[in-house]
Order: sequence, then C-alpha cells, then structure tokens
Amino acid sequence: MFSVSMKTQYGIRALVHLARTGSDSATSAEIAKAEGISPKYLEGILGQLKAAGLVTAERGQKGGYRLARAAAEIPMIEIVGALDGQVKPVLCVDDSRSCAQGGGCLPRRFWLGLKGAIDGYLASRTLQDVIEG
Amino acid sequence: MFSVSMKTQYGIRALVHLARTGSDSATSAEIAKAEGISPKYLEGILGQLKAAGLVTAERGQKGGYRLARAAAEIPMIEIVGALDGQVKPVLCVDDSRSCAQGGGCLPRRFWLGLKGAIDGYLASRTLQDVIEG
DNA sequence: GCTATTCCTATCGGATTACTAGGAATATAC
DNA sequence: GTATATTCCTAGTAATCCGATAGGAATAGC
Repeated sequence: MFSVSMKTQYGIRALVHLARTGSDSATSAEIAKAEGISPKYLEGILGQLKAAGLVTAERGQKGGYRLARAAAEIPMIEIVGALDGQVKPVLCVDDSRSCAQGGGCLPRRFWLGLKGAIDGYLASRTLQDVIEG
Repeated sequence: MFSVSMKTQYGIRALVHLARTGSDSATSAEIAKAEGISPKYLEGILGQLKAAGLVTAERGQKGGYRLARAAAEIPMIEIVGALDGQVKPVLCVDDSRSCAQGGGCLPRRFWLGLKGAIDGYLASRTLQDVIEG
C-alpha cells in the first residue's frame, strides 16, 4: 500500500548522486553503474527530471547532467511529482464532479486530509535533508 | 501517485453504510446496490473485512453483515490495512537487509518518515470521523 | 424442501510497470 | 572532418496487478 515506484526511487538516488558530485557533471551511464540502475531506464528518468527543471543536461562528448539548483532548494515533493505525478489518493481530489457519489460522498474529505498529510511531509523535506539523513 | 485502490474505497463506503443501518444487518447485495458497487466484488471485500474482525456476518436467510464495533472504535488505518495491506512506501521499510544498497541507503529514513506521516493520519481518524465529515 | 444469503475457488481482460532496443541529434577530440 | 561519446526520441515487451465475473458449495430461516 502506498508503494513508491522504482522510477521515483531511482530518480532520488540519481539526484543524490548528482548532489554529491557537486559542480561536476555526471553521465547517465556513470550514475547507472554507481547506483546499480538499468542504464537505458535511467536515461528516461533523467529526461523527466530535466523536463521538470530539476537537472540540466549537456550533450555530446564531455556532456552529462548536473543539479539545476542546490540540493537544499529542491523539495522532495517536486521530485516525486515529476516522476510519479501529483499525490492523488482518489480520482476526485481535484474534481468533485468526478465523484460518482455526487455531493453525498462522505469519505472525500478524509482522502483530502490524507493528501494534505502526504503533501505536507513531502513539501517539508528537501534533497539536502535526504542526503544528511 | 499514492492512489487508493477501489477495493479500499468500496470497503469504506460499505462500512459507512453499515454504520448508518445501525444495529440492523445489511446484506452484501443490498449494500452493493445502494452504493453502486459490483455485487460479486463486494462479497470478497466484506469477506476480508470479516477476517480482519471489522464486521460480523450471519449467513442463510435473514443473514447479512454488521459492524463488529462502534464506528468510533474503528481507526481508519485498520480498514486500509485490512484491504490494501500495511503502508509500505518502499520494500525495505521493515527489513533493512532487503535494501539493495546495504547500509549505505540514504533515502530509507526519508521513506520511513513518509510512512510515519501516513500512518499517523490514518491512525488518528476513525470511521465515525469519516461519517461526520 | 425451498429460498436467500454468506463463503470458496478460479478465471479473465485491461492497464500499468520496469525494462529493452534501435537509432537520431549533438558536441567534443583528434 | 571523421570518429566517438553522450543526450534524446520512439517503440516494443514480458510480467504483474486490479477490478470484475462465474459458478457453485455451505448454511440458516421459512
């Protein structure tokens, strides 16, 4: 229950790796090897992280990835959101009309509260917090 | 992300229905029709809720289900746990040895914290809270 | 015995996930 | 300017899970 996809787990580990390499860039293959992640799969993940503005990429020889901001400026909710989408316990969280029960759906508030608890936690931690443990 | 299975959503609605019928018992088919849930599917869900000690069942004619305890005595975490299992963002939450990274896995604490946030919310609400909205 | 119910087991189509494959675009090195 | 190392783009695939269905056995009331 509430399991996190491998994609997100890999993505976080890749970002941790990038944070450690500091201002130097690291290639996808390099990260994959160091972190034990399937190289081709990681390529796609880094692409998503780039699209979300969390990393920058340079291509060609001597290319690679680096963090777009300091680790302390990257909230974990942004990483999770980029890879696995918005926290959405039930479909009707952002559209009450999609609730099959119409207006008489009692549990909806409960689910909204759960979303708030999860979002609150994820927003309160940064990549730097994760690195420091 | 972090979506809740239909099974759990149905289960909660069924329990809300039972709480409203009070001391009278309701049949599976009756709940299914009132809540718009596939009848046969709901049977299995009620079976799981019974196995978890949340409802009692009587079979044969005039049979049906009723809450095993008062709604205020049923924490939501027990319902979710019965239907979708323990909250487990990553596999290694309860077994650090299963962590592929060995002892050097930085994100594990972060995930444990997330589990704590989710469990805390779910444990703090009861079925009665959901009914009262 | 008839009927209404819970209970048990098995199956199925569709969706998602983790991963693979092949190559195009691009920048550096020589 | 050719070779090389990298990011980037598009498909495909095997396995798994989920929501739902099917058929019937056990059980209790009338």
